[in-house]
Amino acid sequence: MTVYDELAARGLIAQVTDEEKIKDLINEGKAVFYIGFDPTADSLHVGHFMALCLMKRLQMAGNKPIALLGGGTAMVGDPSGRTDMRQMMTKETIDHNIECFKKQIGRFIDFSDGKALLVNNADWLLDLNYIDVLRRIGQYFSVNRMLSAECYKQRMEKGLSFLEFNYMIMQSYDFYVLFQEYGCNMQFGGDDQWSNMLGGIRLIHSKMGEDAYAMTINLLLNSEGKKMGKTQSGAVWLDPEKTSPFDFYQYWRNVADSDVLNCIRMLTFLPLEQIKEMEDWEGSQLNRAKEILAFELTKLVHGEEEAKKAQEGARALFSSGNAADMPEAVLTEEDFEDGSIGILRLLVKAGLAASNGEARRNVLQGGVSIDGEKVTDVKAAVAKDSIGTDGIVIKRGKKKFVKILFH
RNA sequence: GGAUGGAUUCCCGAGUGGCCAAAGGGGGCAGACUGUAAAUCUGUUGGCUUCGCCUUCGAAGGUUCGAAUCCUUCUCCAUCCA
Repeated sequence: MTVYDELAARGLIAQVTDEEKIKDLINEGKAVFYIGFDPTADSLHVGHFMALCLMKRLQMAGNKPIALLGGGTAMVGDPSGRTDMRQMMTKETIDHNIECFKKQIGRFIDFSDGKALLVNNADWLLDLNYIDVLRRIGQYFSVNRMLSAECYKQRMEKGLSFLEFNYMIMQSYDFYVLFQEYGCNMQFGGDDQWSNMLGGIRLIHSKMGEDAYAMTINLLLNSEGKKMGKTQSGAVWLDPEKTSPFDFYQYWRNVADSDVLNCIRMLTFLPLEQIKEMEDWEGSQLNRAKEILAFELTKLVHGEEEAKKAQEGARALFSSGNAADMPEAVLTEEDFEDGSIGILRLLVKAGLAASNGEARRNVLQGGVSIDGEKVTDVKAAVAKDSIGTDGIVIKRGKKKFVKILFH
């Protein structure tokens, strides 16, 4: 099976500019392609992860990836798919984020022996001269056409600043530069990038009379059409400091039935034949598929050891309510009053409740237990002495556990 | 620059002097049912030392016994005109 066919079979390909040509290029390892990552946060998230996987797949097939860090474009902000304006980021924040991205990308892509490149568009965007740019490339962009681009549609309702309007031009210019400097003939990205990518192709064609190609990958959506990889408290990060391997594992362990196979296909490297078998799984059997999904992804992102720990931890926790590896909260002497701590305060300390009121509600509604014993009295207290060397496990709701320790 | 409309709690959105910690929906949280799923049902959803008190309706002042609601100034946003 060719790379292209595999990508298609996994449901990754959304749009392509020239299917035959692109098949040809990537199947034969002749593509030099780039994917842009705007450093809008200090860690990559699941969306980036998909792009990195794509990079890896294509790299394994002999193509040369260029990871483009958007140190320059991040100064502008991509309006695609957004209803509100991005917050402006300071130069320092962007630089910091770039460093974080670099480290994480290096773990997925092999940059040795020039097998891949890492570039930063700040290197060519920051020093551009306004008039010079307008004269060189401004003439190739039709405002009419830009306005009709899908990515600006939503913003036509809410308002679009000139700053953001220029994002497409920046990205197009990137492609043009990479084409010239590195012979980069293809761009990949999320499907929301389609119009930005076409801008680049058009620019290259106009300026140089040469063809370049673009392909977008489907965004990972759940069955309700929402982007996956987001929780109530924010994105699911790849940085273990921001999203612990355990939480990462749990996120995938808890996806909806209707989304499991889709995720396995699009995100894991499991062979298609194996995935095909899972397609017949039904009902509670899908639980097994979720475990596989969670394990595979945790392994890819955090390594096999962490994945095993997360899996064992989760299994132990949900069967017996105790596990070696789970989030911990450490209490100190001053948390106690007369040798004990109130249950509400304890919940807040453990990070299981945002406020005393919330903790109170949780207790009142029967959602709190300590070492498997339900606590129903909001005035209940835990004695310092009862927290042995192993600590106690406090549980809020069905899935939130924290081990309380005392030093 | 001119005209008009607008800013309400996590989001959308009611409320136009006291009955407003603020309807309704969404989302979240907890419970029941389950498979650590979905759907459904129930409860809950500003904070606190919780039968009471404190802080919230863009910001700052003012009127009033009493303001999310009235007045003044300011900030921001949208639409139309230039």
